[in-house]
Amino acid sequence: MLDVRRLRLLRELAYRGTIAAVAEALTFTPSAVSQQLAALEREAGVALLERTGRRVALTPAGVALVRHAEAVLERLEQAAAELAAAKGDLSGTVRIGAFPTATRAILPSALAALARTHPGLDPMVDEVDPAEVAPRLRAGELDVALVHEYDFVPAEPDLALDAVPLLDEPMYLATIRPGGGEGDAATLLACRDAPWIVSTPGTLCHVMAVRACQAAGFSPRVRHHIDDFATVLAMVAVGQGVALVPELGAADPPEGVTLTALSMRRRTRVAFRRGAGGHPAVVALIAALRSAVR
Amino acid sequence: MLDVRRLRLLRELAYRGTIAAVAEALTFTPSAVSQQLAALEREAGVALLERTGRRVALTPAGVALVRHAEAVLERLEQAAAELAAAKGDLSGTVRIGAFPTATRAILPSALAALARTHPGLDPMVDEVDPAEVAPRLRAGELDVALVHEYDFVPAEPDLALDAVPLLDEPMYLATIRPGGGEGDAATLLACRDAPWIVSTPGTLCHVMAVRACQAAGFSPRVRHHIDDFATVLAMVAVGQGVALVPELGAADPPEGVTLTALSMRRRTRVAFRRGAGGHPAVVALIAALRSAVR
DNA sequence: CGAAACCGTTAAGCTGAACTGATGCTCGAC
DNA sequence: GTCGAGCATCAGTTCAGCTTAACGGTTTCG
Repeated sequence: MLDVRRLRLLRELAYRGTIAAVAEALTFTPSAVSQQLAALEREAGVALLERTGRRVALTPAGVALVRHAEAVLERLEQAAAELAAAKGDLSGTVRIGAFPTATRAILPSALAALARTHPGLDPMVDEVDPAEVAPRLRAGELDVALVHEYDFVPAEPDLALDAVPLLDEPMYLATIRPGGGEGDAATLLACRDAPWIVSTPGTLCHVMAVRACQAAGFSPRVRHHIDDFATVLAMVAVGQGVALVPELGAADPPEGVTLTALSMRRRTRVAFRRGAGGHPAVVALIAALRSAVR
Repeated sequence: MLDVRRLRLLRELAYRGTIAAVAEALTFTPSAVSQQLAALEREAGVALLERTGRRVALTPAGVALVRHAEAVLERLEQAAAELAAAKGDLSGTVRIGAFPTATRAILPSALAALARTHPGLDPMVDEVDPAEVAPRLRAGELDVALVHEYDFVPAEPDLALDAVPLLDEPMYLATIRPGGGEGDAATLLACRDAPWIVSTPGTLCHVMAVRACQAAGFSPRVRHHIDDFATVLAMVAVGQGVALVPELGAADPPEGVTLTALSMRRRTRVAFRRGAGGHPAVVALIAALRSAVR
């Protein structure tokens, strides 16, 4: 019988591409991963990996096997969820991954609600880079994660993960002067010569800001890299530049800041391992999150 | 993550009812099975087994988990089948279980055909009691098995197994005198006072004969217990009694034996682990069997 | 073009999970 | 009551699988 632990390694390899990365993700040494994958190949009787240069790639048989692994792991996740539901009292730890804005804007009241409805549940929050969310969910280091996607920056679908929508909010352009023009492009274009305040390079928010400006026909002249939207708005208020902020980050804008609603939106979703959607802790947390965003 | 090896033990427990039987089926000691199931329960966090007297029974949570185990094992079987198909050359051992009549009547030409179409395949035949077929298929000791069911003795469906029809043949009443009457009941009733030759108690064929007579309104007076249909017909020919034989066992009846066709039938099917239907060796063997029964 | 960094594999040694065998307990049958 | 069947527990042992260390090949960079 095929070993599911080994299939899990193969699946992770499909996502990451190198044995070293798989090892790091699942906290093994590359040696262990290599040995286990070799054992899987022996057991399978077919080549699953192709050694190309100093890297490895999956053969067609390997890709096909990953699909089966995906299905098996999903079903095991379902089984675990059902067991947790049968348990009744719903205690234990839920590990939550979230991007900074969500941690600040959504999680406090969501966790308060969760503590009221399920006092036995023990939530652990981890502020985690959006790019790291998917691997850490798959690896089981996180149970639930808040992720967002912008127009211009669609999230790529992950076969191992599932998600439900949580929030769909408009983006605002923050300036100190009323913005001009009709439509997003015109509104943004009015700021083409202003200094911009955007998020740290490498983040989704950074990509979003740059792409939005490019779609309007210009490249933003970046002055500051700031991730916290409250700080961003404070900077805008003192004339340090203009910025794009989501509604969630635009509560209580400082005096003097003008917020111009755009048609582009940011969607926040709750992601979890496929099959875990029925887990009572996941259900409870999603309900708490929904109540927190009204 | 739930351990699939342990889930397999739980599934087997669902079929067999006692830990000792599971241990015997999978060639462990009862101690090992007990320890592993205890570990599974610990891992699940819910009671899966209920100690009732000196036996164990599955709790509802246990039953639910077995369903998931069933699905996972099926998918793993599919994966193995696909790997075997990807392998191409189709070599290795196929373990075939068969009841005696089939071994004699079907398998020789089927194996000859298989040797022609797939010389690399190495079939191993095991004459096995029909009651043992399902457990041994599940345990992986057999890959394919020939099973039959009669009217009056329907096979109970097994969630872990799948089967395709192979043969649907009429039953015959073997006598030395032309049988009288219209319909099965009348035909059988004409022999109510004759001595009967039936199969060994405990076999399906035995149950079939007794039930058929009971359905006709009488209990057969059994004189001989003989399993081989050729021998049975020889005994009928010398006046030792009457018997019910399937068409497959009634080829070349001895001089003096009258065969009266009945409307009751025997269906032979090819069984295999659910998910293994796509395994090239299974596909090849089924094709060979079909060619052997014309 | 050489060096360094990176990646994957292999060999050797060690740890812990899991199996066996022995023992004890409980329940049910005779 | 006694015996046997069945499950749990404990101690001992074995082996799969991990880590560490060392090696060979490939890519990149100075």
